[in-house]
Amino acid sequence: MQYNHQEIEKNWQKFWAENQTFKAEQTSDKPKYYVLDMFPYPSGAGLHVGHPLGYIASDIYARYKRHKGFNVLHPQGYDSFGLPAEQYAIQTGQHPAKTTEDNIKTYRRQLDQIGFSFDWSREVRTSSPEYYKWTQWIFIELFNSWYNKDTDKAEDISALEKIFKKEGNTTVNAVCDEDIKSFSADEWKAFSTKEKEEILLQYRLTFLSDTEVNWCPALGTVLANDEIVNGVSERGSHPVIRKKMTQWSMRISAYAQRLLDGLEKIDWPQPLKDSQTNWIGRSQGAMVSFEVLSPTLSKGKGANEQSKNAKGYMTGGTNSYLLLEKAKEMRANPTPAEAILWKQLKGKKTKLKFRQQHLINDYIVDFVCLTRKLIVEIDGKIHDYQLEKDAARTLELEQKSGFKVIRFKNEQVIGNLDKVLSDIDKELNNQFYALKELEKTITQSQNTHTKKDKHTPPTVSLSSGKGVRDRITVFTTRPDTIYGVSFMTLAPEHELVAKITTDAQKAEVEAYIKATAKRSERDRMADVKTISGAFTGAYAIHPFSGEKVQIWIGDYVLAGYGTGAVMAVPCGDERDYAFAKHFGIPIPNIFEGVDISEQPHTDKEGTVIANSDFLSGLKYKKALKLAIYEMEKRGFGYGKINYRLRDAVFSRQRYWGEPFPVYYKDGMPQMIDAKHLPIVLPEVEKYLPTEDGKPPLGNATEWAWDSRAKKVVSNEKLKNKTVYPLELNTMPGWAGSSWYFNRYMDANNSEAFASKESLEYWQNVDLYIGGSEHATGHLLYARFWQKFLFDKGIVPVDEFAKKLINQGMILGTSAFVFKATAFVKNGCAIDKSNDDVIEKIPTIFVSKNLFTNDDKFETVVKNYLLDAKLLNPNFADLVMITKTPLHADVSLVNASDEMDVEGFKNHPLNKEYKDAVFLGKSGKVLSFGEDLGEETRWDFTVAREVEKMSKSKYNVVNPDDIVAEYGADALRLFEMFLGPLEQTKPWKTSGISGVSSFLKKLWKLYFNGENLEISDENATKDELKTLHKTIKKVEQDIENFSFNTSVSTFMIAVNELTALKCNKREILEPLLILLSPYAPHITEELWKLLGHKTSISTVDFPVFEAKHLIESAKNYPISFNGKMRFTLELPLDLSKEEIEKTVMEHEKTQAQLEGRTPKKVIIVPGKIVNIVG
RNA sequence: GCUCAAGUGGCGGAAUUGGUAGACGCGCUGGAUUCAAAAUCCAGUUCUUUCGGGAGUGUGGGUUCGAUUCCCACCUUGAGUACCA
Repeated sequence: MQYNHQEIEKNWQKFWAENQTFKAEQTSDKPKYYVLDMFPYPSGAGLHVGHPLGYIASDIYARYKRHKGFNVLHPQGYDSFGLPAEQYAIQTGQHPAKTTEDNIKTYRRQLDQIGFSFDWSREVRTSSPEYYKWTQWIFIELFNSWYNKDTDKAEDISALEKIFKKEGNTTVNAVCDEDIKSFSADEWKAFSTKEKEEILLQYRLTFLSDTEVNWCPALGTVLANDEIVNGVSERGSHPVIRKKMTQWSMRISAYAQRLLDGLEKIDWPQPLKDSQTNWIGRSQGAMVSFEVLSPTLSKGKGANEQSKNAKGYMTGGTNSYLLLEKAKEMRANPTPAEAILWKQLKGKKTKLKFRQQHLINDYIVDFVCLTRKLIVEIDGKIHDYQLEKDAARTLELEQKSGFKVIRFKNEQVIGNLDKVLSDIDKELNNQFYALKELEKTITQSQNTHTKKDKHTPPTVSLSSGKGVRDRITVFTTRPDTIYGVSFMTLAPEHELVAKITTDAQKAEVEAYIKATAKRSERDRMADVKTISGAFTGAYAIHPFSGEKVQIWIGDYVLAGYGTGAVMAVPCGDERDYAFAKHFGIPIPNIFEGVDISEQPHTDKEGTVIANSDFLSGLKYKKALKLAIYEMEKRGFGYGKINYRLRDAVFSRQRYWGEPFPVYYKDGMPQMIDAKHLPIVLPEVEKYLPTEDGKPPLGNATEWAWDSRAKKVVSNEKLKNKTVYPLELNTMPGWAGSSWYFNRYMDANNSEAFASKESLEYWQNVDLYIGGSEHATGHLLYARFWQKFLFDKGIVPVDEFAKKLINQGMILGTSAFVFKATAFVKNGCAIDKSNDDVIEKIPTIFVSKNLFTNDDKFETVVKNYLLDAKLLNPNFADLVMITKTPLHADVSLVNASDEMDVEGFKNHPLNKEYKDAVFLGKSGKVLSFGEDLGEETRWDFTVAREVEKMSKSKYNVVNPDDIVAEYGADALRLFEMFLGPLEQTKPWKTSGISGVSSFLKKLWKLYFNGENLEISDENATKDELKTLHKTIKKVEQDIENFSFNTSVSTFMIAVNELTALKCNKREILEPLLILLSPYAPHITEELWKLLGHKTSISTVDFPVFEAKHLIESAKNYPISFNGKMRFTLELPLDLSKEEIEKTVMEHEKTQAQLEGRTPKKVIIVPGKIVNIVG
């Protein structure tokens, strides 16, 4: 009987599907094992041979574990939300759901024919409402949670509200927004509902914020950092710009440390762990605050003029320009009460300068004393509307800008002016102490920061008046080098720049800021070498030495990292060193015995600090600790851990994603109750953003929330008081993939995202296989959500995958043909009449074997042209021929790199070359569309090069073709045989004949001609030896994921058994079980032919018995000075002395020694003999 | 620049508690079978050689009786990341 893979494979795939052979049991006495593949995005292109590599590996492991008696969960699904289906919808109008459905069908067909043992009853699709219902549910859970740093876990938001009610927010140690103001329990109770909601939003694990995002205009959406490669979008390479938008964010930064710590307990590849560690970017150091020496401000010029172009200086906000006119007008038309009070204040009754109708942020306040940060407001008739507005205004002025606001009524001013003035005076005094207190608390909080890492204290930035100093806070990882500080550098965007710049330097600084603003972030990043900057003219005071330190600005300091300012230590940092050299700033040396005249000393280990007062003579580590200790003691710095990990933006301006379960009431986001989920994606006319720039969901007509009927209704009903607009953004691609592994455990549960029992039984993924490209995306976000779900008691473990393997990429072998291009050499004076010198020259392709370099190529082409009289010999030297490599479709090329020229010309992609001339392999000219015979059409060779497999390179190999020709078992074996799983390796279809003939040889072992012939006789010693050698190796290999070597082991076994003419059931039955994880179809078939009625898939794995491998003799390698010269068969029970005697007496030994006496003879019994001398 | 991984025949790759380098397969060469081809089978295939042998795992050192394997320096390639203070 012939091995017919097509029939066998089809039959068994049908059998498995019908019998649900691979359905995982929900409860079982067997131990559980969960093998997971990263689920695919079903793209329109379908699978190429690179995609199934990981699936085959995991399938082998899953099947192996079934043989080993495990209850195996091996599911598969689709990450089916995403951009391509939406882009296709924009182009064609076809609903993404339809595109997705079609693509999934293709994927399923392709996967099925490879014979995977997936449990399809648990399939998930992230785009199906039954699934994203639970994605929405998790979002709500995140919204209803905050991160408590004291317990170091996420807790319910109601717990936070309870604390607020009881003691305000001063005792709360939470991960939250940076600019949170403190309030007492009473104040909390007094806040309006909206105010409370606003405050809570600053603590929630998912929150709305105006964030600077990566906006991609071409795609019309925001991209995450990991979706951007080299400043352009990963998908489509469109430019990306920074833009401010109100977006949902995820407070992943709360988990930075735990995400880092968790890496230690999971068995993931080191490079992947490294890249996550890198991404989280923990750096340990200190925050240090430098006082700025008071700038001498220009006299006479009003602050107003400066405020137009210098944000840091003005007391007004961004709209100040427009408001200034309004303020002027109000000054001209004061109310009677205002006029009376101003007269007094102007006359310096209070001894301090007041300003009238002055801009603070976006508010015009009645009177303000900038020195003491006191605002005096006079209110007219109070009605409720005004009251609430005033309260909000007060809150903002007090919390955001640190002013104290006091209010008087018109009547008070007019009726009892003296009382009002004395009240103001009292308040001014209070403010004086309050400001002192503020400074103190800041230094105190700096002290406590080492223990409790609360949010960063704000830079003390009091008014620009005299007497109170500005401070520049910096983050440094090297506080030990603080005595090496010779200047400071601020980012050009730093808020203090405008404020501290002296008049003399103003022009230079402004010019510099202008110049850097022009350069895009990308330019700035690309151009690292150019050193640029400007001196502000201001100085800071070194907190330890008290020396004056120049303050510079420079674009090598990034506004977005740390505090946007650095203390520059030129002797110990490359960039600071280059900057100092360039601008002639002193470079003090604070390292013992190190020469810094040519370059800075950046090493830490073994460095001894010098010229640093109390730090001198200490080693780096000790100095670092002592420096932090001292700065905490003296109150201008504290130890701090900084993370690079930013909160993750969670909104996308897209259609094809999960809708948020969110509506807006009064501008505040409200969660829809979980029992009304899913909120299903609405239908839209167009998938593009709306004309007024809203996301695609803005096109939906049925997209409003009826809070009474609890359902999505038509937008027309928005007029009703109880109907509210729904969120227009959708969730990013990583939302659905951040928890799907939990859903598989109980995929069809409609009551919960998975039942407690299932989660408890399956726990987590035992083996996860997928690509390394998800290192800082999916794999980080998924760990984050898992930890959150763990905190909330929803899942039982806080890491979702115990072991992870990155399968390597399979590269394609591209084929190149070389096209000749002719042109007249530059600068050659050719007579006008000869312009047509090259006109007659056709498109020419040259067979690769005809040339070795460019010169040879040119010669070959010219020779042809001259022969064919297509080139005038007189001009031959004036014409230059260059070669252009072009991709040829790999399906046109055979294993010997010969290309079907006829096929090339008829290829739909090469229409323009129909009339091209081909200079053939044998020197023949295949020209002008003449019909080439079967032989000559292959008379052309191509160059091959290994590249990423991609459609545009015409090097894609479709698994469908391989399966049709060689079978799924051959494909599986071959993909494993290519090389180590984790390695990138090139695909060469020709190699598959090896595994294909292996399968045929295997088949033949069971047959004698047409008939199955199996003997029940006892196996011989040699046969048992081969079998057990194979069992041992294959088992080891699978456990080590070394699948490539087990394929060779199978080949060796079959070769040996063929040589032994073995047809014993005792050998051939276990052999099938060993092979069945790799080649499930052929083994099922032979298993059945051997008389078994049930599937081979759960039969016990053969047990290795060492006794079959015991040998009595060893073929010893005899080496001289370590080089093996000959071998000698000796019994294994020989003693060292006996071995030495036998070896020394051997004639070949004597020949090697040539009469010398060996100095030493090393004998390792059972291993080797080495003779030295 | 930094971090990580990897360098072995014509090609994919094998061999590590340090012990016969090149398993297995592709390709190639020769042979058998065939009218012929495919398929199949057999033999050979690291380089070099005066056919005794000699050299050889990116380069140069080191440790060792013995190094593809361990250590140091360098070179090359690939991946990730970046004015991260």
